[in-house]
Amino acid sequence: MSETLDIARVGALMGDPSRASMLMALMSGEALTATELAYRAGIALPTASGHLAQLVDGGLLAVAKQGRHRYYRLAGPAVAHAVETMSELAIEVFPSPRRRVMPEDAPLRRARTCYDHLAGRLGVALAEGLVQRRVLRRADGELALVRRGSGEELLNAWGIDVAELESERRPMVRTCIDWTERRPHLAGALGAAIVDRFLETGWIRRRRDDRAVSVTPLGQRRLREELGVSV
Amino acid sequence: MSETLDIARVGALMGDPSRASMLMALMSGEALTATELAYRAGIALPTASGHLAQLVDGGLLAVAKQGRHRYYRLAGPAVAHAVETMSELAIEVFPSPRRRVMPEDAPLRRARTCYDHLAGRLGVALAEGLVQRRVLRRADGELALVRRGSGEELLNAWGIDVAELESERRPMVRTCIDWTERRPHLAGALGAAIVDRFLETGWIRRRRDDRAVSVTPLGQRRLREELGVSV
DNA sequence: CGGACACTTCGGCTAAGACCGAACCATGTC
DNA sequence: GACATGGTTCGGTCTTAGCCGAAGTGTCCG
Repeated sequence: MSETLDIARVGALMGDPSRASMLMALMSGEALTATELAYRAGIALPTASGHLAQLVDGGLLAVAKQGRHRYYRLAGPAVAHAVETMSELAIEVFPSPRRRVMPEDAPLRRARTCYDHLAGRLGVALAEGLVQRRVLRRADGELALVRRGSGEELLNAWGIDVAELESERRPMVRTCIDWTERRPHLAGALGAAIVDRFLETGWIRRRRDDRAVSVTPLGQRRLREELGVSV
Repeated sequence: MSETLDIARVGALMGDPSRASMLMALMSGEALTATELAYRAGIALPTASGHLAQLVDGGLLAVAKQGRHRYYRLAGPAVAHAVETMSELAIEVFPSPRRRVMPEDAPLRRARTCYDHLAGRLGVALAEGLVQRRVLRRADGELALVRRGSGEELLNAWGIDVAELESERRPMVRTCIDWTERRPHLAGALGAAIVDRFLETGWIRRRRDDRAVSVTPLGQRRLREELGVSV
């Protein structure tokens, strides 16, 4: 029954405002330096360093040394999922009238990154477009890859090497439920590869200091052509 | 961006061992008294009272006065869902070798209540049996009720008045992902009604001090007959 | 090698909050 | 009304942990 203690430990890690800020900042899926995270959380560097050590020790963050920088990122999809869920609960439990449909949340609801893949209306529409195009299919309540046929061609045409994604250890396709749309969208290795590729080809752009992404005019056009999707 | 602060607040509520114990105790879906919760958490009554006030104030618990007792319960499914998710994360993040497939978790994996409905292998098998029998169908990755035909007859035969469930404000059918089975099972008003009915008719029994339930020999037989399900 | 930069560790301050015993309120019982 | 029972409020203690400045470690650059 010490599972209860572990829940408390994870809860406590998320339960500090400074640490929560850091986790939220990392929800974009980017890896950030200690200095940047300290700035975002509004605390001094030594304080941030302590918090980061706790988060790494508690398994919520992973760190990669790179020269004299240390890049922190979420330790895995389970962490991102838990943060999303807590966020959802927080919204339900502390209904803040001013947050409701505030114009500034609009971009976030429209398109954002959810850890390492696309969410919001764009994420949902993308998943549905891919089902329409027979790249994905729904199976047993989950999304799954259609193994052969034109689907792989489409992805290859986008510059995504499906065969190479196979070699990753993580599952190719995972289903993630969206908290704004309450509908499934695409996660997993493929979801992550698509974000990377969309960024590279300039279909979408990250907004600064935020999880929101914007769809460029080019992206608008190509998504309409390829998937019949307009966001 | 004060959403971050709200996450921290919810996290902090779950982040205390005593409060986490209380939340876990309430995950069975039962309503418990302050005294009982104090005992489960291993703290004195005044301390527990303070924690409970915080949890109610924070919207995680609801309380009902009944004579000189006060019955506390989880405020809603969103709370239960968040606790489940945190539990899942805790297991991933603090891998405890002794907890792994310990014989004593076996009953929990087999059948348990998840807030107000059935989970574990029984929960998943039940959902699948109901799909098989055309009581439910899968739609867009979610479970949904089949409106007419023999499905409603089956439920009525079990003593569940589907029409009456309509009048509840909550959704009839909701889909909940199981953290041990990683497959969807049935929640919502119907899921709750089924637990109630199974308990009344003695198909399942609650285990003391635990979320686990056991399937009685009667339940075994009837479930096999009605749904072709054996657990 | 010396200095700039990124970050961590140390030391000390301070505030928050978990905890309990005792007193207090409310409800039901004799 | 007296008394037991379930709960909350109050007052006080004590630990935990967040916070920062200063000093220390490691890395890159000239």
